[in-house]
Amino acid sequence: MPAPAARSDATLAFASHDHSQCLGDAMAQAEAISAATGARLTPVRRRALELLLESHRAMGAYEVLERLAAEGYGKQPPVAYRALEFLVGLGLVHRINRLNAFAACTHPGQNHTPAFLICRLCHLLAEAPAAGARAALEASAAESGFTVEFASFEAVGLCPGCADAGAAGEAQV
Amino acid sequence: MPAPAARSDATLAFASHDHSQCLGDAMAQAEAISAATGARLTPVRRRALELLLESHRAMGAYEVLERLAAEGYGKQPPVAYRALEFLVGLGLVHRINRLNAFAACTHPGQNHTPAFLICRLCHLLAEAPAAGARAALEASAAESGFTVEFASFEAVGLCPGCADAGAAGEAQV
DNA sequence: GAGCATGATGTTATATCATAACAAGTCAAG
DNA sequence: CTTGACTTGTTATGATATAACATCATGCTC
Repeated sequence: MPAPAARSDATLAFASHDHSQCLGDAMAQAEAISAATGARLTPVRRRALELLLESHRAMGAYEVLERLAAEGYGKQPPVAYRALEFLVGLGLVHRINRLNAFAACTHPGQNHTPAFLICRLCHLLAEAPAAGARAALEASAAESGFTVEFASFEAVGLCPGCADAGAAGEAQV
Repeated sequence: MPAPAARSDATLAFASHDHSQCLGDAMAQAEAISAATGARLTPVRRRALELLLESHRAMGAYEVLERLAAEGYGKQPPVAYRALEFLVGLGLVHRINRLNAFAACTHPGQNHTPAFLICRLCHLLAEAPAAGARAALEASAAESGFTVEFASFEAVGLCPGCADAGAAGEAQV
C-alpha cells in the first residue's frame, strides 16, 4: 500500500498519500482557525479553499473564479479575489508571487516560514521549511542594516517524480 | 565626508555613495558583458538600463516605457518589455516578482544568488548575498527530493535610514 | 555592392491579472 | 424589529503582459 498520509509535515505533496484525508485534515484545521479567530468561513470562502486543496498546485484567481461561478457563485473577479484575500489573511492560503497564483497551505496554523517548491514540469507545489533560509537571509540583510519583516522564498526546479522521469529523456530537452 | 563608493559590494544602495560613479561602473560592466557575449546593447536597451540605474529602486515596465517614449522611442508595451527581457537575459537587470517590477543589477557579471531587500517606506532596493539562504533552501528542498534550479529571495522591511527615522515616530503607526 | 539571413524595432490588438466604487442581502446584538 | 458590521454581488476600470505582424537595420556571402 502507499505511504500513509502523515509524513512528518512538509512536502508530502510530492509523495503519494491519502489525499482525501489530507484535504479533510486541512479543512478541519481551517474550521478550527476560523472559529478561534471569530472569522466567518462562509460557503464561497470554504469552497474556494476546497478548490485549492483539491490539488497540490497553485491556481490563478480567475481559475478559482471560473469554478466558483460554475457552482452558482458570483461571476465577477472580486468574488474570487475577496475569498482568496480572506483565506490568505487567515494563513490558510499562500500567494505565490512568481506565478501570480494562490495555493492552499498544507499545514496552516503552524507558525511557519514556508519556502515554495514549484515543479517546472508537472506544476506540483510543495512547502518546505525555510527557517534556515530565513535566518541566513536576515543575517545577510543585517550586514547592511536592513531589518527583514517579511520574506518570501520561491524555488523552481524538479520534483522527485519529474526528475526520475526526466533522467531517461533528458537528451530530448 | 561620506563613505567612498567601494563598500565591499552588496547593499551599497542604502549607504551614501558617489552615485554617478556607481552608475558609470555598472554601464561599463554592461558594455563588457554585452561585448563578451556578442549581444547588442542598442540605444533603447542601453537607455532602459540607464533609467533603472538612475535610482536604486524597482520600476514597472510601463514606467520605463513612459520614459523611453518621452525620449522618442516606441510608445507600445513591447518596446519596454523587450528591452527589459534582453537585460534580464544578460543578468544586467533583475525582475522583482513581488513588485511586478524591474531593477538594475548592482554587481552584474559576478556569479551571484541575490536576495532583494525592499524598504517598505522609501522603496529603495538593495541586493544582499543569498548564498547561505540558497544553501539552506536547497538542503530543505532535498529532504523531499526536490531539485532547486532557480530560487528567488525577496524581503520586505526597513532600510537603515527609514528604521532610524521610524524609531522616533513608531508610536504613530 | 546586390542579395540574403538574422535580428531589432515598431505597430495593433488582445490576453491576463487586479481593484475601486457602489447596491443589495445577511445576520447577530440590543 | 432595527441597527450596524459584514458579506456578496455588480459594473467599470486599471495595471501588467504577450501574440502576431510589418518594417527596417546589420552584417555576411558571393
